[in-house]
Amino acid sequence: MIAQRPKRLTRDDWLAAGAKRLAAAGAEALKAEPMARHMKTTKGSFYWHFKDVPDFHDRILSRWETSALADLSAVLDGETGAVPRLRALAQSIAAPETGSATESAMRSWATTHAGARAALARVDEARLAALQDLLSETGIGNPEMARIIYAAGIGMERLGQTGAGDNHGSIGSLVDLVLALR
Amino acid sequence: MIAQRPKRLTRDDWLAAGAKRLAAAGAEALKAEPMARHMKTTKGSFYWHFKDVPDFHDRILSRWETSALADLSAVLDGETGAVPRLRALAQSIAAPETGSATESAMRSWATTHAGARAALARVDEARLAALQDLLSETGIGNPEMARIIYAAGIGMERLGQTGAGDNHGSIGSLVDLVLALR
DNA sequence: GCCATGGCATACGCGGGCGTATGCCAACCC
DNA sequence: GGGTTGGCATACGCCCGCGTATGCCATGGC
Repeated sequence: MIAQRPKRLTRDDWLAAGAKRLAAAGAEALKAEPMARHMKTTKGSFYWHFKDVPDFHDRILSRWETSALADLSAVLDGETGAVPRLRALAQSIAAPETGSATESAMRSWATTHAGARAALARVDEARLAALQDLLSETGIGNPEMARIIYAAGIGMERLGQTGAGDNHGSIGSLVDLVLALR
Repeated sequence: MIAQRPKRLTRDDWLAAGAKRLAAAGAEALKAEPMARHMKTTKGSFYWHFKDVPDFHDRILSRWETSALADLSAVLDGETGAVPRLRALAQSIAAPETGSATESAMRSWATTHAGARAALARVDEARLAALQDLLSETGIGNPEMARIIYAAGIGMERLGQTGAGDNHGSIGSLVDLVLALR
């Protein structure tokens, strides 16, 4: 139980709650009145902080993109050396500690929402580029390999939702397989 | 332009149209009144053929599951020998000729709809088992490898939506990588 | 302590999807 | 060729989400 008192909400409170709802219930939950009910307030507050529903959506997407790119940097900075970084990055894609549900909801949203599709494409691009750079450093120039690892990562993130399986181990094995090409 | 005349619709006409709409516009489009408008009829017809909207959804899911499992058999029957079958199966997962958009919409739907999640889990299970069997036949017993190939396949299906890349070639390279383990 | 704003509550009208009820018409049936 | 049934059309009442308008109250500035 935390702060039961914040009678006054900030715009970021709304965006943070929106991000949680997105992860928990999908993009369909990001509507003004349901959100207001969830926040135990009224939509008067919603329309004070946001122009309209699309505005809310855009800001949530922008927030997510920023944090996803920051997480990417954090993962890379958490290790030294190309191979350890490669492993850490692959793991974080296959099973992100914070945000597996969020990531999944974003991919779902992207199939119908143009803004989500664009934001996700930029994040995918950045991660793929990072993978490719690390592989190059270890002497693997073939760009197909980065694509294989990234695709396997996001695929496992989805398989992890239903069928129980060891993504952590599997993605590690794949990295081994690729590194054996040196 | 085909049959402009079918003034009388069958239940399967509705389901076929629903499958198309699902692929084109996502599960949100599978509502009674929008569907009726799309079919140039009224919801009187809809509620004649279906008890309610969930009933419509369930039948669409059931139809998709059946056809996905049939496609799986067809792909396997289209080749002889474990390795050719393995390649054909991997290709069909990464870039299904008919139904890349459908498959994507199903995965999106599965994040919020329990029935879709269950149907997709059964299909995933069947494909994964088929992959594993084929790998066993070629002498690769490690079940992680099937998981890696399948995850890469569904991941590439998603990457193909936005970033242009050669899924066909990449998944083939992955199969080569795994087969080199023999 | 007054008042000015910031932050919300309340109350509308609107559109759109749901499900039901009932009416209508075209085909078959004999 | 008159009835019966299958297949839709029309019309209702409902709920829910949108966006706006306006009212209210609690703080902080002076």
